[in-house]
Amino acid sequence: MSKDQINLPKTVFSMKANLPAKEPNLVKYWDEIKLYDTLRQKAKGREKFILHDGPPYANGNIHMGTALNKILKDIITKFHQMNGKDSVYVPGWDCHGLPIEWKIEEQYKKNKKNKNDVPIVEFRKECRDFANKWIKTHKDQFKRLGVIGDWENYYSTMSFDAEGQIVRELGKFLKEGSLYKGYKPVLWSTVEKTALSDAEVEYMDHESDTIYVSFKIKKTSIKDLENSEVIIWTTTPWTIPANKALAYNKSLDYTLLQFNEEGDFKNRKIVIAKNLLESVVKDCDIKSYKVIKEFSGKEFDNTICIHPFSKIGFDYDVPMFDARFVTTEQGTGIVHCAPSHGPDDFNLCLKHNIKALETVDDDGRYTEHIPVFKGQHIFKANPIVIEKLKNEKNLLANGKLNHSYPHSWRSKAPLVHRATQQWFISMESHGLREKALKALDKTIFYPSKGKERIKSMIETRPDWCVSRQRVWGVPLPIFVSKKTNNVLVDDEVFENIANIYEKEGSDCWFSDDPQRFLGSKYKAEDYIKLSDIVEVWFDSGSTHAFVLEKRDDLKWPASMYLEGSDQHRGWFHSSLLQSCGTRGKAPFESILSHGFVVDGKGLKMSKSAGNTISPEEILKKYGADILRIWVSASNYAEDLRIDHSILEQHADAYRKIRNTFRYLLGNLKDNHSSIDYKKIDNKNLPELEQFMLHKIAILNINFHKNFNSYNFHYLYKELLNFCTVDLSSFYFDIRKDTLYCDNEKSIKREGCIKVLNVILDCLIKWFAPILTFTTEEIFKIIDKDNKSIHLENFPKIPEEWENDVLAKKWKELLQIRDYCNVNIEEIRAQKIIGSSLEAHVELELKEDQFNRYKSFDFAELFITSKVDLKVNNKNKNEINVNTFKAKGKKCPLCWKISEIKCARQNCSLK
RNA sequence: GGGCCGGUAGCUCAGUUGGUUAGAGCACACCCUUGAUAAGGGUGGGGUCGAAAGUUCGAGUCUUUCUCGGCCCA
Repeated sequence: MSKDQINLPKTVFSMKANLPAKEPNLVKYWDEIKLYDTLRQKAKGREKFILHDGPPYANGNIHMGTALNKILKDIITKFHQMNGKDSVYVPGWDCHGLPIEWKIEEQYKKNKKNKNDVPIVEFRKECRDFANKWIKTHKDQFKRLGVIGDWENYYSTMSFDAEGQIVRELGKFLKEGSLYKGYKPVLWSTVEKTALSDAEVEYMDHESDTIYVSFKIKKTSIKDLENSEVIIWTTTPWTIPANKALAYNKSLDYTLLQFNEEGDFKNRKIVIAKNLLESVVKDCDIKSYKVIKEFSGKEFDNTICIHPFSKIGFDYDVPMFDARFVTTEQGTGIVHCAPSHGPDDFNLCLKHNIKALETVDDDGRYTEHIPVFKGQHIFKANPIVIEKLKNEKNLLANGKLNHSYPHSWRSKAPLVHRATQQWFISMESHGLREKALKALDKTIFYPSKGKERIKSMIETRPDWCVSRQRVWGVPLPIFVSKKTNNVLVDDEVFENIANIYEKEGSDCWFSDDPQRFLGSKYKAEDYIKLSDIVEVWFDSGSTHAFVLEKRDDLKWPASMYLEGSDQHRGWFHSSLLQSCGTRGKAPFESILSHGFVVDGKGLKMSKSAGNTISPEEILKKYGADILRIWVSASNYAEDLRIDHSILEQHADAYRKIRNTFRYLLGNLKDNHSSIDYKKIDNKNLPELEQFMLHKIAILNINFHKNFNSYNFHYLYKELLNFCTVDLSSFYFDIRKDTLYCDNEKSIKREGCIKVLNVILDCLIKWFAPILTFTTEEIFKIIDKDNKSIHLENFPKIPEEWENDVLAKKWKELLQIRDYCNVNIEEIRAQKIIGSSLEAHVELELKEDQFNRYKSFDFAELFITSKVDLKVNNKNKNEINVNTFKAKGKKCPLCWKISEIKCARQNCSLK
């Protein structure tokens, strides 16, 4: 019997995928057919779904985290598009900021060029070119992942219109009055009279003066603490005149002790941390004391002290605050805080509404804010401070300490933390914190735990410092009056600056006559023009203003922001604050956050650990569709593990899916006919086909449920299980007989073909957002009229296909099948039979089952040659199975074994 | 060090309000098939639910402690 008498599958769809070679051609194809533009035309007028792209920093090749992020965005965008929305995706890049400045400075160093000799405008141009170069690289890398978006009209934070709009946004804060001038400590060199960045600091040994200072308690809720003093220890005596607060740690225990010995402290009571008692006693050479009381740091709540110089001009309260940075490593367990001279001090004080002042000038001399010491250089102040503390009888002890201390790498001079003028957006003055928290309540979070995470950050964050003393960024559009010291607030000026930037970018701020920005209303000579730039989080936090609002193809607010979970403190956070400050509402309706990519063991990837894996090597070895499966199959709410064995596993799953498609295409001979589902007369199809349509109806419901809740790993798993369990090992296996051996015109075969068409149609669409390349490869085979699977919509499944009565029946039939398979396997193990078609099954059912299924074709279900059906007379409540080797001859056509000629048309059995 | 989140078969994931013997797919082993063939089918093994203590008639599920990991902060 030759094989051409049967209908074997035939398709051009190869079993071997060879994705790394094929995929780049499809990327080119999508460019050629202008897929993105076509999508927009097709979806014109539909409801919009806007996933607003969080801009990656235009620097370096993409890594796994970026790939994950972009693929997830693309999957969601495609889902909404196929679900009937106009799902617009405009990618963007974050371009300003320090990392790029550093890169350019590094290049200068290599070429022995001095940054200070280069005009700012020229330096900025190099930064711009650098960012542009990486945008181009990223773009190609993202496209290679199968991401469809408006690659031609992407946005960037350094575009002229972005720079212009950022000025307008800042103008809104200035006008409102929530953007204010304040002071914040930075590392400062009094020699070079400049702030230094981390990279310019080197740590060297340095000998410091150390002092133990007493602060008298003025108000306390602990009775025993009345008339006692707390002791602090510091290595910078010169900061004592700038002291504004004290810090304790509520989780530490403290000791109150009384001096017995002669001297300044005779009979005085002091407080230090219990664990530091021994070291303080030793360090201060205390000979005789007694412990009066021990208590928890919690009890310091609401304690207020007075300054050790209160009698000589420092007459103000010094409150005590709880702070986690207070430890028992050194000192006394109580830390003195000068908000102008340390980041911890600054943040703690800011949190309690004590603002830092300019206490030291550029040269290192105390300013008029410091009584008594004004004009004194801080590096010469230590002996004076010590002397005065002694005079005031508030110096418990002093000494020297050799420790590691920051120095300027150029002058080698020791550095200090010094409060410099900065610009802040207030969280309180105009209710920004409250507005932001309210906006979060209206935002949907995927996963839901994200809401609490960002809320707790907003609740406790200090005012937003938006100024930076760098050059690669948008200049703060601030003029300060020389006469009044007030900031110039005038919409006309802001608008003028914005318009100029929109035409030529913001470089001109550094090179042009200030009068140009002021217009004719004000005189340049009356104002000081600031040279600070805006911190980059304000840039990217403003994308909603210069992208979502400005572009006609988008909408405000965005439907979704989607980023890694670190962006709760990053872009989600800055966008929220920016938008609530300027518009009173969040720029997003929902936020989806994903975890981090970690290695196969759950450890973070790092070059030094050698456990990294790059998108590039995955694309080369497996292809983008495998990477996209990895994204879909993983639970993004947590960290996502990846290594070669995990990818290998997904590649195996891919092969199963691919073979499912191959079977469908083969049996349809690559001729897929689109079917109007409503016209399928499903009640007249064979029951097995009806059952399959029921399965599709259920799968469709779950598909949409999982998609709407963005549970892609459930969705993917159900699709995969459908392919392997319902199709490959069940429906396809049973229907091979019909498809291969039945007459092409037989009603049964035609019904099956119809269902195969439906399955192919559904699967290719359901898989399209995930298997972006493979589904397109298939679509090109089966549909010559339309250009891309990605232009299609999800199928609409008629409700009538769902048939619970039938499903219940088949559930039982499948249980019977499982039961029989065990028995068949036993006979096979005894080498009585090989293939299941060699089996003759005697099936004894329970009585009620027998009555229900006496006319059911069990041989077809079991794929055996014969099934005899009886009632189990021995035990009417049990199924019993006996399998034998079927008697007769094997039909050369359908391979069934029979003692009579089989019903097949061309059966040659006699 | 602090805040938040997580740890269920080799892997990816399920496990309603605490309730039979903890599930699925893949992988693995064995067998069958050779008309989906570098495919397909069948059967099967595999888990101290991160650890310990507690609450309870009963804990993967609740509480505490510890441990490991991740993000953010310091």
